[in-house]
Amino acid sequence: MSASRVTIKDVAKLAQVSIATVSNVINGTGRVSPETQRKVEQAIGQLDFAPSASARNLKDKKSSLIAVVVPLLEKGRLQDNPFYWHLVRGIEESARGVKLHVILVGIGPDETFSFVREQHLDGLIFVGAFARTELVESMLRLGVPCVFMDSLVDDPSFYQVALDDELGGYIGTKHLLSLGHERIALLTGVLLEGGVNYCRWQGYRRALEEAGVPYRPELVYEEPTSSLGGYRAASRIGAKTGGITAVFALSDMAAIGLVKGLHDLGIVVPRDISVVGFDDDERARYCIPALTTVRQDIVEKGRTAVRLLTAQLEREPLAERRVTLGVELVPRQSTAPPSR
Amino acid sequence: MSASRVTIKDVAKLAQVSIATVSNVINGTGRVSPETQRKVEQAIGQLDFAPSASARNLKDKKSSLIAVVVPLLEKGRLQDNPFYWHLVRGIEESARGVKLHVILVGIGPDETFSFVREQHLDGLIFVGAFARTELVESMLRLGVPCVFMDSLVDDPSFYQVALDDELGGYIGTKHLLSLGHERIALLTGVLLEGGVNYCRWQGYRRALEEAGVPYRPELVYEEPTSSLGGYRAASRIGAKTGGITAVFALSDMAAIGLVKGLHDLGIVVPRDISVVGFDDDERARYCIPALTTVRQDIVEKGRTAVRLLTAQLEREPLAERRVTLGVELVPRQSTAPPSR
DNA sequence: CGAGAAAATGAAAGCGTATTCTATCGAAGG
DNA sequence: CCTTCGATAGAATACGCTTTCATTTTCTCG
Repeated sequence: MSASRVTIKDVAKLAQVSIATVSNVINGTGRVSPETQRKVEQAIGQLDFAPSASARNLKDKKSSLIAVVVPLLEKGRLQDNPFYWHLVRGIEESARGVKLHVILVGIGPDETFSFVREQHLDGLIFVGAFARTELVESMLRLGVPCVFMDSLVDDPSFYQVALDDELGGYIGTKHLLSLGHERIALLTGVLLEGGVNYCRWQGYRRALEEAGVPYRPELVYEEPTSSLGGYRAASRIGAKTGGITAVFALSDMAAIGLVKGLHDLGIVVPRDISVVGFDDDERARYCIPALTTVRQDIVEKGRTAVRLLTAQLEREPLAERRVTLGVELVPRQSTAPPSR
Repeated sequence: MSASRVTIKDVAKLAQVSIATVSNVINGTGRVSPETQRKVEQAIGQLDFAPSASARNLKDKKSSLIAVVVPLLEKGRLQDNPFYWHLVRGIEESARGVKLHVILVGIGPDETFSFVREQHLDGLIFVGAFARTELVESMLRLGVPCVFMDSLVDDPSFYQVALDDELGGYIGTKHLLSLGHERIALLTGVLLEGGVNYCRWQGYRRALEEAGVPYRPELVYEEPTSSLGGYRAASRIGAKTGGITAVFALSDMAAIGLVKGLHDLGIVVPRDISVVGFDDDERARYCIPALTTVRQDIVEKGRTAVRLLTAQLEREPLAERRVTLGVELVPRQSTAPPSR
């Protein structure tokens, strides 16, 4: 079978030095003469030695591991929004740059976070609205660096990366208003106070108010954030009775489903109804018609989270613990002035 | 600051037993009287003790960690195909079920795999065509269980999960043939011998051959597997000169870009040109027109990979080390008989 | 050339767990 | 009542590394 693991001892023996010296060479600590260094390095190369992370972690109480914690849907399923891939790859790319590995973990409503302590995780990135406040608090109490993304918390002592959701809601709505729309429906996921949809909804209201257009609660459609949710909402939104001429969907997924649903009903976008999405998912550009949307840079969001994490790991004081990323309206073909 | 870590010693002291007994209680090993067990469990609960994975790993030379290894694009970027999310979540969901954690790692063309040994990884899932054969071989030599997904290797001793790509290529093409198309273009990513596109291409050829339609190399368009790649191919494919009436795109991403590109050229799908995609990405259903495509279950692919991995970890002999998942044609609205 | 300083190296002690081996205790058997 | 055995509990050790501290070697300069 495979020979037993090569240890620092084997290296020391081969290089005819002590294990402490080998350790020093590896970590660049202490003082080592160039000649010894060379000998050791050669021995390492020859034996193809790789220091055991477990042993090192045991000593240092670190792990070079950070976890991306994503809330689970029903039945232990992870969110199926491919959006998450961009987030995760942004995180992985940055983490790799600072020699951290990323472990992906779905967390259910009644699971324990014991693995965090078991694994000596160096940090956590919580994605999405976390209701499990007791758990989160216990993490913070343990002194494990945490970053919250799109979270509900409003505590300035928390490290957070968020999007200027209110502004996003505002500019999307404003775009439709400036085209001349007044009966603008809002297609949103669940409106949880403090959550992303909630903030966007606030921006929607602000835009309406500024334009002197009355806010009508009956134009707010709360549906699951998915293409299917959007598709299903189409029939209700498209009903002539509402007189709706534009819809602001708070995710591209929902917007795409909506457009499809409207299309299947014979309602043409943007001629009959204008649609604005949110995210600027890659597919938005390739829709027919191409989707006007509010752009956010998800990969950048992931990178920012890692930056906030490493700032904590390295005890860098940060001017602002909460980073709010910008949004941008991307006008395409799914919006047009209302037809008379 | 936070009190120093709770160890098994503290538990032992509180429960007034030895650490060995505590260890036995935790792992269900040895023989422990019910009363002692209760005492220990209470102490664990009281101290909120979580055993150190590092220490355990050091002892056991395990880590309960598996890595999903994804080849990097240029500049350390991870693949941006959201497709990967479904794969990764399939893996995570299954891994969680068997108490394994998933670490995501992008691997570049000249990076070393040292982290695999450093972290004592229990297993690896290689995704995509891996050219780094030396590295892979060194992993196998180390005895680290590996599973290859969509790989180039054709060695039956390797654990692999693949798709019946040849059949996928066949049924997609056959569908178009049966509608009456003859000049069927193939829009593919890079054709690497043994790779997924290559197999699908073989299926395409077989279908043509069976139908007595001559294979024309000039109808094969090798473009990057992306929406942009598809979009760019549109002008060449749509040129009247080719007389192309149908296109089989080997990914939904490319198909969607293609449809958009054709649309922008005033070419209507499926009236002027039929399009078939591959994957059955969620978005395929919500396209306008909804995309006919060859369906594969990516989440299942991830689950299967974990199954193959755990089979190795538990030394279960497996009848077949290579699992080939099926494909299925999903007819939708992007295909129709050719117009005269 | 020798004393003291600086540089290089090595010995040893943990880090927190699993595990083997020994010791103890109570009960069953003679 | 003593022996023997099974059931439990505990002491000791190893896992591979980092790190402090002491020790040895080399260098510098009076």
